[in-house]
Amino acid sequence: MSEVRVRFAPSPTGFFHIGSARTALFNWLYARHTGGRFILRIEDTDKERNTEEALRVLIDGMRWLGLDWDEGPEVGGDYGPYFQSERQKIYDEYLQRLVGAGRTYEKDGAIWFQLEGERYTEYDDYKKAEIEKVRAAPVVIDDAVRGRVERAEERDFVLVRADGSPVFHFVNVVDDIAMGITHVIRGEDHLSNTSKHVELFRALEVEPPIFAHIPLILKESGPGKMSKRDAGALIDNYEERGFLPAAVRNYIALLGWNPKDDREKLDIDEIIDLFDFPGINKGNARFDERKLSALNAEYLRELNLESFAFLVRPRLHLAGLVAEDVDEDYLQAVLRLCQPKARSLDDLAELCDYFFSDTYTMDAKQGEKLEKKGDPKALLGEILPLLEALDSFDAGSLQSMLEAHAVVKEQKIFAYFPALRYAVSGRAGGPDLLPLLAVLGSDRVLARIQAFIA
RNA sequence: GUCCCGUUCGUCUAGCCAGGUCUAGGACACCGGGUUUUCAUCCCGGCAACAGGGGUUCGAAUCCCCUACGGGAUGCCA
Repeated sequence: MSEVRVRFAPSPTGFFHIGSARTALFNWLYARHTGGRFILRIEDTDKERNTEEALRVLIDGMRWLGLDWDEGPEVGGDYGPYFQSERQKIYDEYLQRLVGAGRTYEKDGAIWFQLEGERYTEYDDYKKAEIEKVRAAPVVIDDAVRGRVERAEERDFVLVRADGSPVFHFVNVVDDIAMGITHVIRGEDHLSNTSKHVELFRALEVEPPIFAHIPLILKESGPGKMSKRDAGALIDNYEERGFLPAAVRNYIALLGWNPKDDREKLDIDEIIDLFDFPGINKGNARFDERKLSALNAEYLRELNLESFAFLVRPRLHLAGLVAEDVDEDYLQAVLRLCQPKARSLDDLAELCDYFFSDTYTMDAKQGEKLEKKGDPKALLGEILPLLEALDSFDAGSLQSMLEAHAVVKEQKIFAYFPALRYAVSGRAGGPDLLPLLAVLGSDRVLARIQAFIA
């Protein structure tokens, strides 16, 4: 059998949304699974959009998700050009074949495709008009996901607009033929269009590819499929918010596909290995950002400290917390404490700002709570001189010092913890206190306690 | 309106093709408990579904039909 050739054929609209990304991913996975080729073809026939910038969004999004293409923009290939705007000659050629076969006619300045079959007119309730229909033989496809699907096309359709530009259905089929596409993996919204496409394949005397129509991603709440405007729909948004591409990729792979066992967190090689049409669901899937976040948090926790620091540094810099030349040892010491607490990269700056700045906010509510339980200033007043006298400011020394003091006061060591934490961080939760103090260092800790007591 | 596709916990899904092992499994979310100085993590437990009706069968989540509901298509958009 010849090599598998699949394609992702987006139109650069300036958005790269999660549904497109999932279609791209499924095509990519199938190519990688079968050892075939993944082709990126740009359907940029709409001249009005800023294709340069829009293309960037698409390409950046693909790269971010790690979906590399074997043929297409920036990499070339033997079946180019890979922009529809540059393939006019090819469309003309194929159009001539249809004209030669007597399957076209002109009407209102446009070129139409003529179906074969008995013609009749009928009132169409949707069009609210009397229109010509054709009793064409039903097209039967053996869809790799949905099985046998039969549908008859009943109206002629436009191939080339009055302004001379070819329409989607036509160029799509021509390009798939010219590029030797063997499998068309696309959203279910194209299932009804497939009868048009198969009619064209037949008229051009080409065996149609194998179709695999994948379920749609429905919006998180409300009716309908996900669109650009829905929350969480855009891929670049996840990049901005500090989601890990591996997590996003893993999550969208699970939207409409699953490995048939109970595993959900899978690395990409496993997904490639397991991915195939029988694992694809028929029913549409509803997007759930909480599940994505949970998966992302899981990936985040598994990162080694160096990688984690690498990802976090620019975000802290952006938040104005660290300089470009931040001390790497200090940064890593902080992150060693904060990484286990992080649920996303996005909230990390908030989580650990007090390590880098003295202008962190004091949580007033927690302050009140603390007051009710005891006198934090008095407690801190007791241990401040001891802290000042400490010659080694590490977790072990802090612990022995506090324990010794607690014994004298007939207290538990933990009696001092909440006040200490609040004074140095302004909040009630966070990393383990003693290591936190050690990393923060005696200068900062003492200054903050003094300020708190004053 | 017509045509096409679908329907298992709130959500993603396993099971369906090859009917019995399903008192329907896992995950997210939620709720409780444990661990922890705290928060997060982690561990334990709980909640919760075969859309409805008819068949076929000794037996149906699984096969067939109908209905309902959901989604899509019906553009000189892609």
